[in-house]
Amino acid sequence: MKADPWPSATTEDYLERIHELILEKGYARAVEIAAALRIRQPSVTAMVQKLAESGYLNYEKYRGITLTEKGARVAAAIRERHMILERFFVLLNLPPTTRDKDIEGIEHCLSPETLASLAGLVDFFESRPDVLREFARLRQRTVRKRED
Amino acid sequence: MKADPWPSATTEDYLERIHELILEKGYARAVEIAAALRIRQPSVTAMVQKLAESGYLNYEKYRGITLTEKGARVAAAIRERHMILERFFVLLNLPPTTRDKDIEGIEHCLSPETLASLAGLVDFFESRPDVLREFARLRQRTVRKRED
DNA sequence: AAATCAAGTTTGGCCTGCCTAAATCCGCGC
DNA sequence: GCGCGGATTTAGGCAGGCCAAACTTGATTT
Repeated sequence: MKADPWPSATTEDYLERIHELILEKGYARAVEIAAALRIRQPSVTAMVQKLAESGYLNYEKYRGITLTEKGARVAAAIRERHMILERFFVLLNLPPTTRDKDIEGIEHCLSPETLASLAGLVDFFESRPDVLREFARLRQRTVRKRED
Repeated sequence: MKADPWPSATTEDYLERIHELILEKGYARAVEIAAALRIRQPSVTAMVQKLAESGYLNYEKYRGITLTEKGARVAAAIRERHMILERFFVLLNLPPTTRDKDIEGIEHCLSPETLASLAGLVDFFESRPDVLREFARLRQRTVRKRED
Protein backbone atom coordinates (compact mmCIF):
# COMPACT_ATOMS: atom_id res chain seq x y z
CA MET A 1 0.00 0.00 0.00
CA LYS A 2 1.41 3.32 -1.09
CA ALA A 3 1.62 6.40 1.10
CA ASP A 4 -1.12 8.93 0.57
CA PRO A 5 -0.22 12.43 -0.57
CA TRP A 6 -3.70 13.65 0.26
CA PRO A 7 -6.54 12.41 -1.93
CA SER A 8 -6.71 14.22 -5.26
CA ALA A 9 -9.95 15.72 -6.47
CA THR A 10 -10.41 12.79 -8.80
CA THR A 11 -9.78 10.33 -6.01
CA GLU A 12 -12.43 12.02 -3.95
CA ASP A 13 -14.90 11.88 -6.81
CA TYR A 14 -14.37 8.18 -7.21
CA LEU A 15 -14.74 7.49 -3.52
CA GLU A 16 -17.83 9.64 -3.33
CA ARG A 17 -19.57 7.83 -6.17
CA ILE A 18 -18.49 4.40 -5.05
CA HIS A 19 -19.78 5.11 -1.60
CA GLU A 20 -23.07 6.32 -3.00
CA LEU A 21 -23.47 3.30 -5.22
CA ILE A 22 -22.84 0.98 -2.33
CA LEU A 23 -25.37 2.79 -0.21
CA GLU A 24 -27.94 2.72 -3.00
CA LYS A 25 -27.50 -0.72 -4.45
CA GLY A 26 -25.30 -2.58 -2.03
CA TYR A 27 -22.41 -2.90 -4.47
CA ALA A 28 -20.35 -0.83 -6.88
CA ARG A 29 -19.47 -2.07 -10.33
CA ALA A 30 -17.19 -0.58 -12.92
CA VAL A 31 -19.92 0.05 -15.48
CA GLU A 32 -21.93 2.04 -13.04
CA ILE A 33 -19.01 3.97 -11.69
CA ALA A 34 -18.14 4.83 -15.26
CA ALA A 35 -21.68 5.93 -16.02
CA ALA A 36 -21.95 7.98 -12.85
CA LEU A 37 -18.67 9.78 -13.48
CA ARG A 38 -19.28 9.99 -17.23
CA ILE A 39 -16.01 8.38 -18.14
CA ARG A 40 -15.06 5.09 -19.82
CA GLN A 41 -14.66 1.77 -18.18
CA PRO A 42 -10.92 1.36 -18.72
CA SER A 43 -10.34 4.59 -16.87
CA VAL A 44 -12.32 3.19 -13.98
CA THR A 45 -10.34 -0.02 -13.85
CA ALA A 46 -7.10 1.89 -13.86
CA MET A 47 -8.21 4.27 -11.14
CA VAL A 48 -9.76 1.55 -9.03
CA GLN A 49 -6.46 -0.26 -9.06
CA LYS A 50 -4.70 2.85 -7.90
CA LEU A 51 -7.23 3.42 -5.17
CA ALA A 52 -6.69 -0.15 -4.02
CA GLU A 53 -2.94 0.48 -4.12
CA SER A 54 -3.48 3.43 -1.84
CA GLY A 55 -5.59 1.45 0.53
CA TYR A 56 -8.98 2.98 -0.09
CA LEU A 57 -10.54 -0.04 -1.73
CA ASN A 58 -10.53 -3.78 -1.47
CA TYR A 59 -10.26 -4.97 -5.02
CA GLU A 60 -10.17 -8.40 -6.57
CA LYS A 61 -9.90 -8.59 -10.33
CA TYR A 62 -13.15 -9.55 -12.00
CA ARG A 63 -14.68 -9.90 -8.57
CA GLY A 64 -15.74 -6.79 -6.85
CA ILE A 65 -15.01 -3.56 -5.07
CA THR A 66 -15.58 -2.56 -1.48
CA LEU A 67 -14.39 0.30 0.68
CA THR A 68 -11.68 -0.36 3.22
CA GLU A 69 -12.04 1.13 6.65
CA LYS A 70 -9.87 4.00 5.53
CA GLY A 71 -11.84 4.44 2.32
CA ALA A 72 -15.08 4.46 4.23
CA ARG A 73 -13.78 7.09 6.62
CA VAL A 74 -12.71 9.36 3.82
CA ALA A 75 -15.92 8.79 1.90
CA ALA A 76 -17.97 9.69 4.94
CA ALA A 77 -16.07 12.95 5.35
CA ILE A 78 -16.60 13.75 1.71
CA ARG A 79 -20.29 13.05 2.04
CA GLU A 80 -20.56 15.24 5.10
CA ARG A 81 -18.83 18.05 3.25
CA HIS A 82 -21.07 17.62 0.29
CA MET A 83 -24.14 17.87 2.47
CA ILE A 84 -23.00 21.05 4.11
CA LEU A 85 -22.51 22.56 0.70
CA GLU A 86 -25.92 21.39 -0.46
CA ARG A 87 -27.55 23.09 2.48
CA PHE A 88 -25.57 26.23 1.88
CA PHE A 89 -26.46 26.39 -1.77
CA VAL A 90 -30.10 25.90 -0.96
CA LEU A 91 -29.90 29.13 0.99
CA LEU A 92 -28.61 30.80 -2.13
CA ASN A 93 -31.66 29.56 -3.97
CA LEU A 94 -30.09 28.53 -7.25
CA PRO A 95 -31.31 26.20 -9.98
CA PRO A 96 -30.36 22.64 -9.02
CA THR A 97 -28.24 22.13 -12.10
CA THR A 98 -26.05 25.11 -11.38
CA ARG A 99 -25.92 24.18 -7.75
CA ASP A 100 -24.75 20.64 -8.37
CA LYS A 101 -22.19 21.65 -10.93
CA ASP A 102 -20.69 24.30 -8.68
CA ILE A 103 -20.62 22.03 -5.69
CA GLU A 104 -18.83 19.36 -7.67
CA GLY A 105 -16.26 21.94 -8.55
CA ILE A 106 -15.56 23.50 -5.20
CA GLU A 107 -16.01 20.62 -2.80
CA HIS A 108 -12.43 19.50 -3.24
CA CYS A 109 -10.96 22.87 -2.43
CA LEU A 110 -12.36 23.81 0.94
CA SER A 111 -10.43 23.58 4.16
CA PRO A 112 -12.06 22.11 7.24
CA GLU A 113 -12.08 25.55 8.85
CA THR A 114 -14.02 27.05 6.00
CA LEU A 115 -16.37 24.12 5.98
CA ALA A 116 -17.02 24.55 9.66
CA SER A 117 -17.68 28.22 9.24
CA LEU A 118 -20.00 27.55 6.35
CA ALA A 119 -21.85 25.00 8.42
CA GLY A 120 -22.21 27.66 11.08
CA LEU A 121 -23.68 30.04 8.55
CA VAL A 122 -26.16 27.44 7.44
CA ASP A 123 -27.15 26.70 11.00
CA PHE A 124 -27.61 30.37 11.61
CA PHE A 125 -29.95 30.85 8.69
CA GLU A 126 -31.82 27.63 9.33
CA SER A 127 -32.46 28.71 12.90
CA ARG A 128 -33.51 32.18 11.79
CA PRO A 129 -36.04 31.85 8.99
CA ASP A 130 -36.97 35.49 9.46
CA VAL A 131 -33.46 36.58 8.52
CA LEU A 132 -33.37 34.16 5.63
CA ARG A 133 -36.66 35.47 4.32
CA GLU A 134 -35.35 38.97 4.48
CA PHE A 135 -32.27 38.04 2.52
CA ALA A 136 -34.40 36.23 -0.04
CA ARG A 137 -36.62 39.28 -0.45
CA LEU A 138 -33.62 41.45 -1.03
CA ARG A 139 -32.25 39.06 -3.62
CA GLN A 140 -35.57 39.01 -5.41
CA ARG A 141 -35.51 42.77 -5.72
CA THR A 142 -32.05 43.00 -7.19
CA VAL A 143 -32.82 40.24 -9.65
CA ARG A 144 -35.94 42.03 -10.81
CA LYS A 145 -33.92 45.19 -11.12
CA ARG A 146 -31.36 43.47 -13.36
CA GLU A 147 -34.13 42.36 -15.66
CA ASP A 148 -35.31 45.91 -16.37
CA MET B 1 -5.67 32.88 -33.07
CA LYS B 2 -7.07 29.59 -31.83
CA ALA B 3 -10.65 29.08 -30.75
CA ASP B 4 -11.20 29.17 -27.00
CA PRO B 5 -12.58 26.10 -25.24
CA TRP B 6 -13.30 28.15 -22.15
CA PRO B 7 -10.29 29.40 -20.17
CA SER B 8 -8.80 26.64 -18.05
CA ALA B 9 -8.07 27.19 -14.37
CA THR B 10 -4.43 27.62 -15.22
CA THR B 11 -5.22 30.13 -17.91
CA GLU B 12 -7.26 32.11 -15.43
CA ASP B 13 -4.46 32.06 -12.91
CA TYR B 14 -2.05 33.45 -15.45
CA LEU B 15 -4.42 36.17 -16.56
CA GLU B 16 -5.17 37.08 -12.98
CA ARG B 17 -1.53 37.48 -12.02
CA ILE B 18 -0.58 39.24 -15.19
CA HIS B 19 -3.40 41.67 -14.71
CA GLU B 20 -2.34 42.26 -11.13
CA LEU B 21 1.27 42.83 -12.07
CA ILE B 22 0.27 45.33 -14.70
CA LEU B 23 -1.91 47.18 -12.24
CA GLU B 24 0.82 47.21 -9.62
CA LYS B 25 3.90 47.93 -11.65
CA GLY B 26 2.66 48.94 -15.04
CA TYR B 27 4.12 45.91 -16.78
CA ALA B 28 4.35 42.15 -16.48
CA ARG B 29 7.59 40.31 -16.98
CA ALA B 30 8.29 36.63 -17.16
CA VAL B 31 10.47 36.53 -14.05
CA GLU B 32 7.78 38.08 -11.98
CA ILE B 33 4.99 35.99 -13.36
CA ALA B 34 7.09 32.96 -12.58
CA ALA B 35 7.73 34.18 -9.05
CA ALA B 36 4.11 35.05 -8.44
CA LEU B 37 2.84 31.69 -9.65
CA ARG B 38 5.76 29.81 -8.11
CA ILE B 39 6.77 28.14 -11.33
CA ARG B 40 9.83 28.37 -13.58
CA GLN B 41 10.51 30.81 -16.32
CA PRO B 42 10.48 28.42 -19.28
CA SER B 43 7.03 27.28 -18.23
CA VAL B 44 5.91 30.88 -18.24
CA THR B 45 7.27 31.55 -21.71
CA ALA B 46 5.50 28.47 -23.04
CA MET B 47 2.22 29.37 -21.45
CA VAL B 48 2.41 33.01 -22.41
CA GLN B 49 2.82 31.97 -26.00
CA LYS B 50 -0.25 29.80 -25.77
CA LEU B 51 -2.22 32.61 -24.22
CA ALA B 52 -1.14 34.87 -27.06
CA GLU B 53 -2.18 32.14 -29.51
CA SER B 54 -5.60 32.18 -27.93
CA GLY B 55 -5.85 35.92 -28.15
CA TYR B 56 -5.57 36.85 -24.49
CA LEU B 57 -2.22 38.54 -24.70
CA ASN B 58 -0.24 40.72 -27.02
CA TYR B 59 3.18 39.23 -26.98
CA GLU B 60 6.35 40.25 -28.69
CA LYS B 61 9.40 38.16 -28.05
CA TYR B 62 11.91 39.81 -25.77
CA ARG B 63 9.68 42.86 -25.73
CA GLY B 64 6.78 42.62 -23.44
CA ILE B 65 3.36 41.36 -22.55
CA THR B 66 0.10 43.22 -22.48
CA LEU B 67 -3.50 42.12 -22.26
CA THR B 68 -5.63 42.22 -25.38
CA GLU B 69 -9.12 43.62 -25.15
CA LYS B 70 -10.38 40.09 -24.73
CA GLY B 71 -7.73 39.29 -22.13
CA ALA B 72 -8.55 42.42 -20.21
CA ARG B 73 -12.24 41.60 -20.23
CA VAL B 74 -11.62 38.13 -18.88
CA ALA B 75 -9.11 39.35 -16.32
CA ALA B 76 -11.54 41.96 -15.08
CA ALA B 77 -14.22 39.33 -14.59
CA ILE B 78 -11.77 37.15 -12.74
CA ARG B 79 -10.80 40.03 -10.52
CA GLU B 80 -14.39 40.90 -9.79
CA ARG B 81 -15.07 37.30 -8.90
CA HIS B 82 -12.05 37.19 -6.65
CA MET B 83 -13.17 40.29 -4.82
CA ILE B 84 -16.62 38.96 -4.17
CA LEU B 85 -15.08 35.85 -2.70
CA GLU B 86 -12.73 37.90 -0.53
CA ARG B 87 -15.62 39.82 0.91
CA PHE B 88 -17.55 36.66 1.50
CA PHE B 89 -14.70 34.95 3.26
CA VAL B 90 -14.20 37.97 5.45
CA LEU B 91 -17.70 37.40 6.73
CA LEU B 92 -16.70 33.88 7.65
CA ASN B 93 -13.87 35.30 9.66
CA LEU B 94 -11.13 32.88 8.75
CA PRO B 95 -7.36 33.17 9.01
CA PRO B 96 -6.08 34.95 5.88
CA THR B 97 -3.92 32.02 4.83
CA THR B 98 -6.79 29.60 4.81
CA ARG B 99 -8.97 32.16 3.14
CA ASP B 100 -6.56 32.82 0.31
CA LYS B 101 -5.84 29.17 -0.28
CA ASP B 102 -9.50 28.26 -0.43
CA ILE B 103 -10.34 31.15 -2.70
CA GLU B 104 -7.60 30.18 -5.09
CA GLY B 105 -9.10 26.74 -5.22
CA ILE B 106 -12.73 27.54 -5.74
CA GLU B 107 -12.65 30.68 -7.81
CA HIS B 108 -12.42 28.76 -11.06
CA CYS B 109 -15.46 26.66 -10.33
CA LEU B 110 -18.26 29.08 -9.63
CA SER B 111 -20.99 29.95 -12.09
CA PRO B 112 -22.03 33.56 -12.58
CA GLU B 113 -25.38 32.83 -10.95
CA THR B 114 -23.74 31.53 -7.81
CA LEU B 115 -21.39 34.47 -7.79
CA ALA B 116 -24.26 36.87 -8.06
CA SER B 117 -26.08 35.19 -5.24
CA LEU B 118 -22.97 35.22 -3.12
CA ALA B 119 -22.52 38.90 -3.81
CA GLY B 120 -26.09 39.40 -2.68
CA LEU B 121 -25.35 37.60 0.56
CA VAL B 122 -22.33 39.77 1.15
CA ASP B 123 -24.33 42.91 0.47
CA PHE B 124 -26.95 41.72 2.87
CA PHE B 125 -24.53 41.21 5.71
CA GLU B 126 -22.61 44.36 4.98
CA SER B 127 -25.80 46.36 5.13
CA ARG B 128 -26.87 44.63 8.33
CA PRO B 129 -23.97 44.67 10.77
CA ASP B 130 -26.37 43.71 13.55
CA VAL B 131 -27.17 40.43 11.84
CA LEU B 132 -23.53 39.83 11.12
CA ARG B 133 -22.59 40.43 14.71
CA GLU B 134 -25.19 37.96 15.82
CA PHE B 135 -23.84 35.34 13.48
CA ALA B 136 -20.33 36.01 14.68
CA ARG B 137 -21.41 35.63 18.29
CA LEU B 138 -22.99 32.32 17.52
CA ARG B 139 -19.87 31.11 15.77
CA GLN B 140 -17.75 32.14 18.72
CA ARG B 141 -19.85 30.03 21.01
CA THR B 142 -19.67 26.87 18.94
CA VAL B 143 -15.93 27.28 18.54
CA ARG B 144 -15.48 27.64 22.27
CA LYS B 145 -17.63 24.61 22.76
CA ARG B 146 -15.43 22.54 20.44
CA GLU B 147 -12.42 23.51 22.49
CA ASP B 148 -13.81 22.04 25.70
C1' DA C 1 -19.95 -29.12 -21.95
C1' DA C 2 -19.93 -25.48 -25.56
C1' DA C 3 -21.40 -21.14 -26.93
C1' DT C 4 -22.26 -16.58 -25.97
C1' DC C 5 -22.33 -12.05 -24.05
C1' DA C 6 -21.73 -8.46 -20.89
C1' DA C 7 -18.53 -6.80 -17.79
C1' DG C 8 -13.83 -6.34 -16.72
C1' DT C 9 -9.08 -5.71 -18.04
C1' DT C 10 -4.82 -4.73 -20.72
C1' DT C 11 -2.33 -2.23 -24.02
C1' DG C 12 -0.79 1.65 -26.28
C1' DG C 13 -1.54 6.32 -27.00
C1' DC C 14 -2.74 11.23 -26.06
C1' DC C 15 -2.99 15.75 -23.72
C1' DT C 16 -2.10 19.24 -20.15
C1' DG C 17 1.02 21.37 -17.31
C1' DC C 18 4.66 21.30 -15.00
C1' DC C 19 9.90 20.36 -14.35
C1' DT C 20 15.16 20.34 -15.49
C1' DA C 21 19.45 21.51 -17.87
C1' DA C 22 21.96 23.56 -21.30
C1' DA C 23 22.37 26.68 -24.95
C1' DT C 24 21.33 30.72 -27.19
C1' DC C 25 19.51 35.29 -27.94
C1' DC C 26 18.35 40.13 -27.06
C1' DG C 27 18.35 44.84 -25.06
C1' DC C 28 20.40 47.91 -22.20
C1' DG C 29 23.83 50.12 -19.53
C1' DC C 30 28.61 51.07 -19.04
C1' DG D 1 31.46 47.29 -28.24
C1' DC D 2 31.02 44.17 -24.08
C1' DG D 3 28.76 42.10 -20.74
C1' DC D 4 24.95 40.84 -17.94
C1' DG D 5 20.48 39.65 -16.70
C1' DG D 6 16.33 38.45 -18.43
C1' DA D 7 13.96 35.80 -22.13
C1' DT D 8 13.68 32.03 -25.14
C1' DT D 9 14.52 27.55 -27.26
C1' DT D 10 15.49 22.78 -27.25
C1' DA D 11 15.38 18.26 -25.60
C1' DG D 12 13.94 15.09 -22.38
C1' DG D 13 10.85 13.75 -18.46
C1' DC D 14 7.05 12.98 -15.12
C1' DA D 15 2.31 12.51 -13.20
C1' DG D 16 -2.45 12.57 -13.58
C1' DG D 17 -6.39 11.26 -16.24
C1' DC D 18 -8.57 10.22 -20.18
C1' DC D 19 -9.63 7.22 -24.53
C1' DA D 20 -10.26 3.27 -28.22
C1' DA D 21 -9.26 -1.24 -29.49
C1' DA D 22 -8.42 -5.67 -28.36
C1' DC D 23 -8.51 -9.29 -25.33
C1' DT D 24 -10.09 -12.08 -20.97
C1' DT D 25 -13.24 -13.72 -17.57
C1' DG D 26 -17.44 -15.20 -15.23
C1' DA D 27 -21.90 -16.28 -15.74
C1' DT D 28 -25.78 -17.72 -18.24
C1' DT D 29 -27.96 -20.16 -21.71
C1' DT D 30 -28.62 -24.00 -24.43
